[in-house]
Amino acid sequence: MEIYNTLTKKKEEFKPVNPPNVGIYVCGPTVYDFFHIGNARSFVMADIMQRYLRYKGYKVKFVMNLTDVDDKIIKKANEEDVEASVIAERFTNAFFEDIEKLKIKKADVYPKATGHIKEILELIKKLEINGIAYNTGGDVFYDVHKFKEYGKLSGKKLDDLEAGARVEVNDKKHNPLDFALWKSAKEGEPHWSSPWGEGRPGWHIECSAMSMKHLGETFDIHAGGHDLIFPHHENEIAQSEGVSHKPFVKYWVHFGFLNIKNEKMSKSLGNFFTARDVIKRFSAETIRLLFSQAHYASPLNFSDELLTSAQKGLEKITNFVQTINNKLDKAEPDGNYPEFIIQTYYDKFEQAMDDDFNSPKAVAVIFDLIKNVNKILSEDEQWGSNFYEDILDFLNSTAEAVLGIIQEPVSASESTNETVDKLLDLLVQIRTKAKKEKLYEFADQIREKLSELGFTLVDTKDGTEIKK
RNA sequence: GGCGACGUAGCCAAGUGGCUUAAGGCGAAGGUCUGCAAAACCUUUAUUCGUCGGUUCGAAUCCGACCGUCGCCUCCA
Repeated sequence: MEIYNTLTKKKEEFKPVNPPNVGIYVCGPTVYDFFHIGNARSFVMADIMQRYLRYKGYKVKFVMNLTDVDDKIIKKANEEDVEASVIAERFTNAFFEDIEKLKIKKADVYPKATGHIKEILELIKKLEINGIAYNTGGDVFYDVHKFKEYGKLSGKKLDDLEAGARVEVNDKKHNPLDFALWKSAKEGEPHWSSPWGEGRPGWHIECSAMSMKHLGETFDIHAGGHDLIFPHHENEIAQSEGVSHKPFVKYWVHFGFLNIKNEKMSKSLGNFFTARDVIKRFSAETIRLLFSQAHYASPLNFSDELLTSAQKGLEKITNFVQTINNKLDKAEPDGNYPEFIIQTYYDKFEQAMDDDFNSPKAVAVIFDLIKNVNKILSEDEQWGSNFYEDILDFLNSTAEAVLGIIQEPVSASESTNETVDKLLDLLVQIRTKAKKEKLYEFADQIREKLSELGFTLVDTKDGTEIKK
């Protein structure tokens, strides 16, 4: 398979450092607030990537960090007059609640910055020994001029950066582009002791420390939003390679923004919806289908109109799954098999996903299958159960296991009980009789009232079906 | 100012030199089925890929100019 690598600016054959193991590190949230639906896009697409790599048989170690010490957390803590850890814990919990609702698989490790102070200090010490970091009165900075390859990820040149520097002036820095590895403690901030005095880590160093600790000095995939390319990921490379003198990451993957009216959704612009609010109105599957229908690296406009359109698409999938399940219930094990080769759909699905996780194409394969199978079903012939099983197996291993877009049928025990089922059956029987006697108004009334209660009656050739 | 990305039907979106006289989803129009619905099926919905030039036997796909949109260069997924 091929993956587009930001570092080389082209698609490259994916060759893990140590197959079949694959190490993935994704920049996770700073836990100072609920994450918005734009953040959710990155998390969902990273989830689909790791699910697909597992589908391919790789042994994936998926690491997502939680930044739990940072200016914004401290600011909020001071506003509420609580410890920073209180804020961090609150939004860490919220983060886990929200990703679960989005059907995002748990990472193997969720390292926290505050849990890796020792590793962070080790790294800074080594950078200091290598002459790359300098200490000015308790603040330690990275000297970007000491790393020859600085700018290789973002394609920026130091001269250009300096020319357009909008970085705030800081007398302590040798160069405006130097960045903080360690910040000396200020009043009302969490702090740890270090060789340079009390302080806290800079933002970039935690990711170098935690990714190398959990995945080694060179690992396979490092992913994050497009806005992290510079300076965050650029700095991570400088820090990590400045110590290890080895390539830090083989494949850099960056997610396109979720836009609102063509503008990047962001907290600072204020044009955002929290993921939790969107999940209240649309299902995880709808959101995941919407994201899957665009390539992960392209910008995607977000609107209710698009969500509704995805919801309609999802209904098509859900109806189909229900139809196949109903057919399977009535099918004979040794029935006929239609002229249909399921393998071609697996092949096409894999071809699509192998091409830099082309999920829109993969989704198209799934819709193609639905259309073609529906066509076969409309021929009104009975097929053997292995046909329906093949279809369900395909959907489970692709649409669900990789993309996560198959809705769980509401289990009978949750929504109803046996008595309700019997009463429903009774009503359906009465309605069927009414229909036979052409009492259509009465029959429609039953259908309407039940629909209001959440039960949809559908008349088919084989009788009336109840959808809950 | 520097660097970069993008512009495909009413909307979203694949396709990056011949397999495509452009996938898939949503929407719209007509039809089949049905007592009616719903679902499903069939047909129609871009001779054309921002504009203008160029390269090529051949371009949405390569090159150039122009127009437009967005992003990064400060925290941001």
